[in-house]
Amino acid sequence: MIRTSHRCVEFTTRRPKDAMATTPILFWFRQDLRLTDNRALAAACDTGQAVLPVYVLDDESPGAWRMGGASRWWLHHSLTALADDLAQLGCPLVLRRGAAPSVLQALITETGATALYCTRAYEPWARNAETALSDAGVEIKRFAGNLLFEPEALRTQSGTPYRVFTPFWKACQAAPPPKPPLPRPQSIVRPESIPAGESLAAWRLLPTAPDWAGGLRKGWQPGEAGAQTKAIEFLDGAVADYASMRDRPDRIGTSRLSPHLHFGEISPHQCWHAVRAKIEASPKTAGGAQSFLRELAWREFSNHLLFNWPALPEEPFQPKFTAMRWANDPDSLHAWKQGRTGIPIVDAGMRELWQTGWMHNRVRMIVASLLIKNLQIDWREGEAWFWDTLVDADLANNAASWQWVAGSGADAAPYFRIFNPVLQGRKFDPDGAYVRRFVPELGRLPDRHIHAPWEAPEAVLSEAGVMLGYDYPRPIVDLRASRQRALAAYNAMREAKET
DNA sequence: TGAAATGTTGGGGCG
DNA sequence: ACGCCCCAACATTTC
Repeated sequence: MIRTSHRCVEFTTRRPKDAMATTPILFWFRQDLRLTDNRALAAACDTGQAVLPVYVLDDESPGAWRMGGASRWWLHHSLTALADDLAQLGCPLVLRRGAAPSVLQALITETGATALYCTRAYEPWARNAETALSDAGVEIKRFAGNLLFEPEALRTQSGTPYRVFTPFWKACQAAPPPKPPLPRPQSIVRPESIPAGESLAAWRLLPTAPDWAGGLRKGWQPGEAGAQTKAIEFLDGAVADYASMRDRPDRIGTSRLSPHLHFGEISPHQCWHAVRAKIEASPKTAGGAQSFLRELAWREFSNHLLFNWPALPEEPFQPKFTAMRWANDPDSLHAWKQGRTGIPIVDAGMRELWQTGWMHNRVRMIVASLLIKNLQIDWREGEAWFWDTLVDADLANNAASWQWVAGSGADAAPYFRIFNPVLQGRKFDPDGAYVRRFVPELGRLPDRHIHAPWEAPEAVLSEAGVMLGYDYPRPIVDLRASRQRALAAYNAMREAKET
């Protein structure tokens, strides 16, 4: 567990009044699948009333982005871990399926619960659910917990939401520091009667035939304990050189906390304070640590954008991009998804995604640039694929990041910034170790040719046992020509908007 | 959180 | 010795 310097808060253990003993509080677990530093849960426990924890799998609410395959795999294991942790406190976890507002209202009727406690969420449908419950007369108490700074809290001088990251980041640093984490509740008063729940197995969240989750099991331990392990590994290791190494997919240069943060198995407050403590204890890590906090702030910024522009996942943030004409090219899209574009750094990334449920951030930018710019395919196609295959699939981060690469987002990369995947590969995977790991058929190519096998002499290819078009595809797109095409399309879009 | 084209500079080869 | 050219290296501009 991450050590925090603050004094442990004693939770009240006074006996509930008799009248209240039979009327539990419903605790709605959402994207806060943790017991430690869960302010909403702590507040529920602090009332002294019985607390009934519930999780609702909501594939039905209108406008909801139904959780993708990788997320469902993660959810299964995270809920298992959470249920185990709760069981140690003698507390059940009730599972229900359906549109969250109606499911929760039914549970309130069944149990006679007096109130519903939860941590805020910021997806449009999640906010709608909170409103619907409140409108239905449910006593709903919402707590901050998934963000360091609530979306309403940060405003520009003119009172508008931020659209540019740097001033947003400055505002974060000037704001009152995030609250220190809370310890986990020492006990939870168990309700006298527990309503029936569904079995996790019945939800069929795990893949069966085929079982594609082997690589996921190898790299991840969903749940609060796994999150703490990752955090400790990061603080003991990569954080020191994070500023430079975070761009190196061939190294362990990043925290890999993103799925844990998405599911709320660790709070950003825990991360923030653990990193601050690390800086105190080991000042030489300050550069890397500060750089990590800045990345945490990008997560905040994405949520800030989604909260204030709920259409962010569906519509370009910059209206002029609605005039952009995208290619209808299912073959190229398929090759991109399969990691068979013939461009090694791109294929390595797409295969890493498929095999492990995760992709290094630098490589995410490279594969996204290829899809959007070189292939001229709508960024929403990439967004949808990432949504299905990433264990850290997060509506705010995913939407904001795709729009960032597309150039249509807030404070986005200019459209004419088109990555050259060969140069990116040589710069950030200099000895090709990352490519070799995920594209083993190129493993014997020498370093200087591994990022552009189509430019290698025939003798080098045959020496490495590579026949292009057979063992490994030729590039599906000419990088130079497609770059020119992308720039032309961008100019055409701008002119279309003007006329 | 780019890349490519274009411009500038300065050292060295060479007639 | 001198001027000229070449071109790598770096800087600036453009997309």
